[in-house]
Amino acid sequence: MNTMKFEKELKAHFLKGHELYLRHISIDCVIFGFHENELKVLLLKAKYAGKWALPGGFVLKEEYLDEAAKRILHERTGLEKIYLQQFYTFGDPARSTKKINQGFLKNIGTSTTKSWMFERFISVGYSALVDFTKVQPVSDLFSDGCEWFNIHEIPEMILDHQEIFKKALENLQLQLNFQPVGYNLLPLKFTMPELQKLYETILDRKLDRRNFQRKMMATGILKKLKETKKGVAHKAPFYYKLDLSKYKKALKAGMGFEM
Amino acid sequence: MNTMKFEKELKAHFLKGHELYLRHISIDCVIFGFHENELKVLLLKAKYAGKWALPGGFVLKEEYLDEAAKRILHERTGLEKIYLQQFYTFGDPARSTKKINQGFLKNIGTSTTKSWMFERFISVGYSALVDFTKVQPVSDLFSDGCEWFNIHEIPEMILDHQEIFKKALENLQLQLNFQPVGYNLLPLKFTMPELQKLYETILDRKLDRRNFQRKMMATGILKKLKETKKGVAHKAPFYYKLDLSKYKKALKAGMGFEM
DNA sequence: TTTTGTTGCGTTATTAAGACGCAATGTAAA
DNA sequence: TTTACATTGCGTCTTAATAACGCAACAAAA
Repeated sequence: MNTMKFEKELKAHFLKGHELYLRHISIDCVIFGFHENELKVLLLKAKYAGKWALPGGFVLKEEYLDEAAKRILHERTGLEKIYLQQFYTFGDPARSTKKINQGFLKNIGTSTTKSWMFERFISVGYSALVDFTKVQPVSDLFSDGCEWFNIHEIPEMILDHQEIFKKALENLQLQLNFQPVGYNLLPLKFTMPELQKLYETILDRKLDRRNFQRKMMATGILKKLKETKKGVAHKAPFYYKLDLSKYKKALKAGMGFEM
Repeated sequence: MNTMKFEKELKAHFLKGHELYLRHISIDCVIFGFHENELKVLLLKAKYAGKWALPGGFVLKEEYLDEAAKRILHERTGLEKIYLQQFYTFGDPARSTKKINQGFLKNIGTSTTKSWMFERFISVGYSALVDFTKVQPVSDLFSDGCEWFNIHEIPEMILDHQEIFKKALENLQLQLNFQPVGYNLLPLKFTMPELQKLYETILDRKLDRRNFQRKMMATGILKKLKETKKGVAHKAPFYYKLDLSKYKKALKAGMGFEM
């Protein structure tokens, strides 16, 4: 996008965005990915502020909340089908990007002091689990660049995004204990050690290799493939994949399993 | 409140409420109480609509979400300290009380067609656990009367309040499995059979009396009193109460117990 | 005093979780 | 080609938690 067009779009967003979007409502997404045995989060570099931010956006006047989150995620990752869920809503009265955004406008030569963007926002938090290898991150109007960060090396973030991220992580850890959501973070085919690493990383503790395998197979939603991983030193582990039909049945019956 | 004053207040709310409150944001509360071995929910009778509604309200421009929920709950129940938590945010674009509220205005002789109250609302759901015996329900501007309903005999409700209630109940059931929240629904002193009935009612299944008692005592947060329940046929059960200091310690350590 | 229904504490059986042993496997080094 | 090696896959054993059930003590009513 060239600079002229960008400035025009931005100006329109500040001055006329409230005709499209609901006032006071935003959505922030915590996008988790798993790569090289690390749990990562996708962040955007907020322009001018220098700090980082969670991918976010606004809700169209006639749009479902879930739809809005889906749209935002699609724009940032290019993915169509995403495992996505709402986890909490943040409503600190200090949640306003006024300071950040005023710098913005000054920079593009607008002296507007009034904008829906300067008002207080209630933000609905969504968390997403994506297959790292399938994502092609794209930054938005307000950012220049996006990057994956290890969850233990999160940079300074704007507003209460630190808190939002923390809550999303706690939510993920809690959930992993009772529902097999981990698969969403891996490619279609994965080995047992890979799955275990994922669990160990998210739960932040070691698990016994042999008990882990047994418990995973006991859920009955995994299908062992005949194919083994190639090009690996030492014994080649088998590939597994999610047995979708059994998975759906288990969800209906209310799968209960604990790590 | 006399009729004149009521009409004036209501009119002001429709025409000038947006100067006080955030637009598009509301709060709905699912208030649970336990009485005569039944789990109940406090509902308001929506004026003119004929249907029932969850107690709700709006968020002041400089108010925390949690504060707003607390305020709303205080107004409806008279209680100061309430066990309260956010559980989900509802954002169906059809969430508008336009139809309901237009009947309202017509009835008080105002022909306004524009009001912040007619717009779409995103509603943040809060669930509250209260001591039934301490509550004195008070209805609000939009209702004439409030009543406790058994959770299995919920009347027809406005908008998506049925869905909100359902989600709150699921949330409560899920939580009761892992955290000892039940005490909030009982008086300070309670017997073991009373506590068990509460659990059985919420979880909707029978529990073994003897195993239940053992498990409850194993949490270490109950204190057995020397006093027994009087005036009861057959053997008198002991009273128990929550040991607050141990409860707080357990919360910090991250109490994990399962039903 | 006897009957009755419930409570409180106990025991036993069943199941799940956790800890560990060892042979099988496939690559890399000898 | 053979050997060494780190890892995998399946198995056993131990321990802890859960569920199922027995029975005497108790307080009010008959």
